Amino acid sequence: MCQGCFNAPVQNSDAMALTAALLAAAGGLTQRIHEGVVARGFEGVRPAHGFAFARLAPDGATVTDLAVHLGVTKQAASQLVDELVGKGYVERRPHPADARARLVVLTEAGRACTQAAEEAAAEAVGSWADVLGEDGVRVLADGLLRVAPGGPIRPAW
Amino acid sequence: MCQGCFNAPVQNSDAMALTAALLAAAGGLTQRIHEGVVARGFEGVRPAHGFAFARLAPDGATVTDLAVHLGVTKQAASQLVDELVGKGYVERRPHPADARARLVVLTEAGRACTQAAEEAAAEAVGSWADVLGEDGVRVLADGLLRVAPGGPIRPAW
DNA sequence: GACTTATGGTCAAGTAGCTTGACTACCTCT
DNA sequence: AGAGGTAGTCAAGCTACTTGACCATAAGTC
Repeated sequence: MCQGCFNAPVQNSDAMALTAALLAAAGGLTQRIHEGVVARGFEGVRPAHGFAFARLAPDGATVTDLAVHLGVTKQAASQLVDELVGKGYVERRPHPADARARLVVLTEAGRACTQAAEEAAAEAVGSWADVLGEDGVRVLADGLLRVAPGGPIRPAW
Repeated sequence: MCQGCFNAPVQNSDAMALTAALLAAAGGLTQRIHEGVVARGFEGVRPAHGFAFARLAPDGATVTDLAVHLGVTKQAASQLVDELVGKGYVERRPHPADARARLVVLTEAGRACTQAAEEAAAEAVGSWADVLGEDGVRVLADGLLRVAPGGPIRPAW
């Protein structure tokens, strides 16, 4: 097992370089998506909002669901929802099955913003395909999904 | 419902999935490295410090260099250096060629911590090799370096 | 050499996004 | 019914960052 955890590890400096490259790629992509969203006319949104949208997209979610998805406390998630309500991107509805809970759903503006984010993401990733080729991007994405299946979305430092 | 009826935003959701996977991988790796560093007995350090160490490692650097490298203001970088000085990991020396500047260099403890971080990083990446194989990791790293050559290290949201 | 502008660094104050703690309303299990 | 767990919010506090002001030195111009 563990073919080379200790005996033939990847060079240390390689490991650090990989980490830096991962952060750079993730950060750069996030930034470009954000810029694309802003360029499409949605202001006052942060990248974190986009990841919230992704969780809310299909059928809405509760504040607690959001908190788990984003890796923050439910208080923080609730504040984020407050902010999005204020900007008109989401609204709180009574939960159909639990009177304690409230279902947070996207408004029409929220759906539009979500679509803008998806377009911007596709555009940014598309520019990667110019460098790596379609297959290269697929290999990259596949590898990442295998090493970080359900990892924390939120940057941890 | 006909799940093929959407007008082909499949590419879009792929792009979002890739972004999420990148963030998850970067965040997870960073977190594991940090845990490894703490496990080796270095407390009171944050992941950001590790990236500062990486910049300081060869011959030291100025506060402004650090700020650029980390993607923060020089005030923030200066505060980070204050913190590291307080913990004994770095020290400020007069700059040999510029009386305005000060050269921030690693202390012995700082070098030990840097090495611990490299070990932890190699260990974390090694566990990826168990999943992807050594070649898989190499392909991943290579691809990332090509799409994000000098991207921002700091998570931008 | 004197003058002007740019650069390295710090001090001080303010801020955004998060945390912990305390609380209410409601659900669930026995 | 009662006990304990869960969803959500309010309030206060913290931390890592920011902007703005400032000084000392360097570099360019005359």
